[in-house]
Amino acid sequence: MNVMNASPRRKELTRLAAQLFVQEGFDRTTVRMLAQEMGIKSGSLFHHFKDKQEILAAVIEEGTQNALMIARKALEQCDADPEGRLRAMARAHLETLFTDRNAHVVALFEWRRLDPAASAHLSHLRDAYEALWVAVIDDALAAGLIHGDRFLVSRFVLGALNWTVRWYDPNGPRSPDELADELVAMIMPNAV
Amino acid sequence: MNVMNASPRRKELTRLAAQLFVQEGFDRTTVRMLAQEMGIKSGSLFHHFKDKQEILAAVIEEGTQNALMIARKALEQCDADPEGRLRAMARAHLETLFTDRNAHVVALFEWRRLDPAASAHLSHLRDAYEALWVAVIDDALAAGLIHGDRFLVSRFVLGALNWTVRWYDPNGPRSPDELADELVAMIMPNAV
DNA sequence: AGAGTAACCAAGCAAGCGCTAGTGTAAATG
DNA sequence: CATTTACACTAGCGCTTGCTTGGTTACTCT
Repeated sequence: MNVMNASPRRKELTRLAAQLFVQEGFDRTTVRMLAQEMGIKSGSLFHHFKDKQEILAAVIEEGTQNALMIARKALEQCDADPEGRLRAMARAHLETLFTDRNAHVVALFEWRRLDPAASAHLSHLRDAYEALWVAVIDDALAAGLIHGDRFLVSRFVLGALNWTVRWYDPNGPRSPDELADELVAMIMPNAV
Repeated sequence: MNVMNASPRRKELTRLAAQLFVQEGFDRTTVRMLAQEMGIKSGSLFHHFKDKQEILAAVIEEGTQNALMIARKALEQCDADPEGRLRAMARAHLETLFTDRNAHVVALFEWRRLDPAASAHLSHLRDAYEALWVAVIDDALAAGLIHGDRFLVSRFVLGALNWTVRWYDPNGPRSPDELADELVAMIMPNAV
């Protein structure tokens, strides 16, 4: 049982766990199901993770770290104007949401199953990510591109984006980038 | 065990169940917890509901029926112009979302725990509700108030509204109606 | 060669799970 | 008055759960 282990093996097991958590939900996923999916016996699972909770925390941490990295990279590479930055954030959000879909679905819908300790730790990551959004929204507000309360707007936008995991098929005719652009256009119709 | 019973007693038990399902999640809520909350023993529970699944279905059905009723009433009573109807639907959505909060949180986040039979039955209710939305969105698009794909817009809007259960406090300074108006203003900034 | 370690397994425990069976009782119904 | 109905109880069955224990295998490093 490694305390803070990021071995390739553990990463792979975490990925498989995320998939099962999405399929069945965290509570209905038994350690025996997890073990079978990983090709080991249930007892062996506890060599890699101290308990079932730690698997959940690993899944969510992985997803949130990736989201942060992708958003930061997108902000570095995009145009400096507020509209470009807003579009870049929306695109980055959908990009990570659907490339690490399993991890993010777990993060969004199983967050409450975390014990308080893990929840506190991961909240900081989540807050760092949301702070990026609020900053971008602030710029767009200051530039007069959009109107409204900063927190309200960012939460409406994040809500609309997060909810896409419920209905959007990334293999459909519309690409994630197009989807992001449609949302930006919806709240910013003056700039076509 | 009554087949299709809507007795006051059963309604009250359903309300209590909804509260526990929100607190603990469906899977972590045991029949013993439910019974204790209802002031009876776990065995007695199965006089009112055939099994645990049926309790979940009852909770979700109750919430969705209310949503439909409130939305229909709001559409009857509001102004006939597309903007008024859009605003009325958004207000009605938040009204039912926070007066029947428990039932709706369960409907939104525990839907997948339904067995296929119950899911099929309740899907029709859900579809009827969404159809109201698409119709109102269509009118707003035809009137040139908003722009974009009809399904995309309605799903973005529903996503933003549904997500409010994650962060909005209806006892805070902003009323649900104000919140709805802010969202409408965000996607329809030409009409202040 | 020998020591150390990471990864696994078989077996099973204690607790908790959904649900059933059979019974008691007070109120409604014929 | 006799019978049914609604609602509650006690007791517990059969099964699954997360997790532990004690031991084995295979690989790496000195």
